[in-house]
Amino acid sequence: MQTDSSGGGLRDRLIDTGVALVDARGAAALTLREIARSAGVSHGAPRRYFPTHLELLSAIARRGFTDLGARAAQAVQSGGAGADDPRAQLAVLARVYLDFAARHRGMYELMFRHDVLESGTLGLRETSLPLFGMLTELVASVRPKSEPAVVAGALWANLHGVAQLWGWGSLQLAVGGDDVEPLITAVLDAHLGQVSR
Amino acid sequence: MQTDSSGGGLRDRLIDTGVALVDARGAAALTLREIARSAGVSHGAPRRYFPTHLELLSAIARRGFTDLGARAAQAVQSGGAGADDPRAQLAVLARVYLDFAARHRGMYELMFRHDVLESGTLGLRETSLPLFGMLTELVASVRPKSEPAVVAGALWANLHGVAQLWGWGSLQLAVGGDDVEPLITAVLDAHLGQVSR
DNA sequence: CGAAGGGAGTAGACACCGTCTACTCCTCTC
DNA sequence: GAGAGGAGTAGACGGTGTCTACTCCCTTCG
Repeated sequence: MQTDSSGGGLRDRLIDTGVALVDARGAAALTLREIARSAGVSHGAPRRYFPTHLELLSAIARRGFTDLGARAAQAVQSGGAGADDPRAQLAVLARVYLDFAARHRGMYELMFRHDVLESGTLGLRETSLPLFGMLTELVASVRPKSEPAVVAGALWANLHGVAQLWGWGSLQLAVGGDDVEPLITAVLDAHLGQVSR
Repeated sequence: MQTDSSGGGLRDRLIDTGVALVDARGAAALTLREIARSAGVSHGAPRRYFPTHLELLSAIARRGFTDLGARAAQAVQSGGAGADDPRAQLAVLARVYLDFAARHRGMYELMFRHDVLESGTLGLRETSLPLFGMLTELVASVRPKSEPAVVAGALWANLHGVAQLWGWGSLQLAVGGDDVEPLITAVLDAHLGQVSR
């Protein structure tokens, strides 16, 4: 029994369609009319549930945030890394984050469009707080003497920057290579200290 | 004597107009027709110099990159920081970067739109290489034992992430505060080592 | 000196977009 | 069984990027 995802409920169907569309054809395909078309309704139909195109995009992006949060939580809790090694858990978290951004480039792009972020009726930004909370807790374990929120913020910003610049090919040009691994290691070492330390 | 910026040369005038427009009214105002209107020509005129809207945007963004590079070079070379203290120079560089992103939000947004980056006839990405070169050299001085290109790449990604997430208000929510200073310090300390170290 | 030619910008058409509004059903209720 | 309201349709509107036909005007050459 599911929550009526494909039965009635055009609202959910529009979001589902949008998620599928952005993964298949990129963020540029998320036209209001294209989403409606792809969902098999007229272009005016979404308006009953989303007063504006941006609000529909915001709802789609929210799916991205909750999806990423769920993957991260699952990877950290039941992942291969020992539950007692927060440093390893942060490494897993970082890789889940970058992997998500790489596999869902269009969705990631959508999630961090500032006009989308500023649109949602209920702030879209808040949706990323659970993920950031996980990050902060783990940072607090690894570097108890630091200000965990600040370090976690810096680390998050670093992951975000790598995700974008690498995803768009700018960083490959700069560091000269196609392997993102050294970069990930450098980022983790920078904010959390080197493993051997 | 200047290079005929406002005399003939609609091409340069369009870029100038675009730069002014994006600073005054944001990236959303950079419509092809709006740029043409604002430059006092018909909407078909730009097509002679820029076959596509994206290529005009790319030319405008290139101005942003060269402008940022010039500011950075000037700040590093003749800035208040001693020329023999690469760590201090990197701090200046970071602040110039973040200040630019904050003061020219629309331009910065434009500069890192992936469709714009991928558009330019001559790769737009290469325009940021001088800036990255400065970064790499300074990093090589501060941390000679590291792989400078990788550390510089990680640092750049971090600055980019802070610029975006802070500029859009997401990081304030996460770290809980309106002061970006602690974050900058944390980023510099993370990648370059603490000053007191 | 005059005509040919091409660069430079204009103007209109086209398809598509987001929004708005009038309208049709279809179902539920009294 | 009739009325009402929710849900989706369909068309109009202004705006956008691209494309194309056209008008100037200046240069060049016969």
